[in-house]
Amino acid sequence: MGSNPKTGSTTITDAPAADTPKADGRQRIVDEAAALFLEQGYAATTLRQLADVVGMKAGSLYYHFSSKDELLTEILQRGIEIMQQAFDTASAPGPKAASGPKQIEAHVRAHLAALFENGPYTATHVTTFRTAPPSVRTAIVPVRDAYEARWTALLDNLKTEKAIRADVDTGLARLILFGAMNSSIEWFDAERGNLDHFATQLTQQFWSGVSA
Amino acid sequence: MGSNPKTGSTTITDAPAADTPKADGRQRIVDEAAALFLEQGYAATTLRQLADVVGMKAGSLYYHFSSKDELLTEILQRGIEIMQQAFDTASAPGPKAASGPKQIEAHVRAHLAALFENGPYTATHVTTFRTAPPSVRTAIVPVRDAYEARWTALLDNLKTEKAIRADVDTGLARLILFGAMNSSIEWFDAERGNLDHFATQLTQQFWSGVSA
DNA sequence: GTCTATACCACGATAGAC
DNA sequence: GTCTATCGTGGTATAGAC
Repeated sequence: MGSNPKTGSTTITDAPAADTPKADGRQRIVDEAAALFLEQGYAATTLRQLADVVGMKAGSLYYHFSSKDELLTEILQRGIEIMQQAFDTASAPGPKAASGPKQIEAHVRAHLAALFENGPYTATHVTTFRTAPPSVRTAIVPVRDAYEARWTALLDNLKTEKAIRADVDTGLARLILFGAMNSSIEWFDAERGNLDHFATQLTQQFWSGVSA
Repeated sequence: MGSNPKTGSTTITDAPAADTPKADGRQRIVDEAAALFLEQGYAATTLRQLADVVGMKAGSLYYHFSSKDELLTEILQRGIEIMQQAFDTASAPGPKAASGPKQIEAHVRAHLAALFENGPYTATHVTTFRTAPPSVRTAIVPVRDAYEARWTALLDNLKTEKAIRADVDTGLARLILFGAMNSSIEWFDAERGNLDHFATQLTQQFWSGVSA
């Protein structure tokens, strides 16, 4: 695993990094499908288009997958798994216990890494889940809940330790933080932007606000 | 216009409220289309389905619109107009000048009202813009920029007045705030939730963070 | 494991009657 | 202003050769 010296967070390398040479076979198909779904949306992406990008004919895709929905389900699932692994890695205790904001920052960094540094799966999950076909959505819900529970526990702990104010609704705070992080898909340029800096700024603002 | 005693923000009533009896004719079509696009996405919504909901045959829609894209363009445009009007109404000076956080709160309340209290246009804009057909997107970009500029000016002013810290990147702060507000589409229930309370909490967290 | 060929259907859009 | 009827296209998915 590629470890990041600045934040101590890690990159999950059994997921393709953004600059990894393209995989082949089945994995290649899923990679390209996720990228297309992210860019155009699920419904707007056709299997002929996917086959084109991968370099095969549309019918051949069905050797690997039994339906377009199955392909989406696999991508959404993988998207959450990547987030979860990133979260758990960021939770691994270092030599000394980190302070409240440092804990948050590590997990924010991990979440952003899942969005931008481990292939399009997580970003595709975030952007396509809401309008995914109902059957696909229900299959994914439990895994989502498990991830959200990790964050809720983290924030609740900090509140119990009185690092977070008593009047803060941690459930709402989590939703606000998720919204701030996930919406960066719409504007953050992974090629040009500095993810560590972004994670620091975002955490700082979540923790202390903007007021003088 | 329906004025809100608590925040002083107003509801734009030439847009249909959520509980307004359904309009008829052309307006009805646009209303239902926006609702369907919001729920299912643009590409996944078919004109036959829209015609069904409206109570006519698919071909008849073309008396009112020349293409599906035109319908979307009109909805996205209207979505921004509603946001802009809400913003400007919230900017109208009261008897006494409001403090920094109160100014923010008034505009947050206005933005949320546009998302949840003035029909599905604004919410549809937020959810479908990113994956809209390129020709539709480029037609809308200038109007979006104008709205974003209003927020940038608001935050920059507060920074100049030293109500916002000097080290805050107002451009980033705006993106974070937008992300937090807009993502509430995914979870806020307009029927059950209290929008004033939500606006207060969100502003409080944006302004002061969560730290003890 | 990928190909060709194609079935079957629903899509957006048009034409002309009423 | 809405209907019926239909056109042309392109969608997902399947069958069988290679």
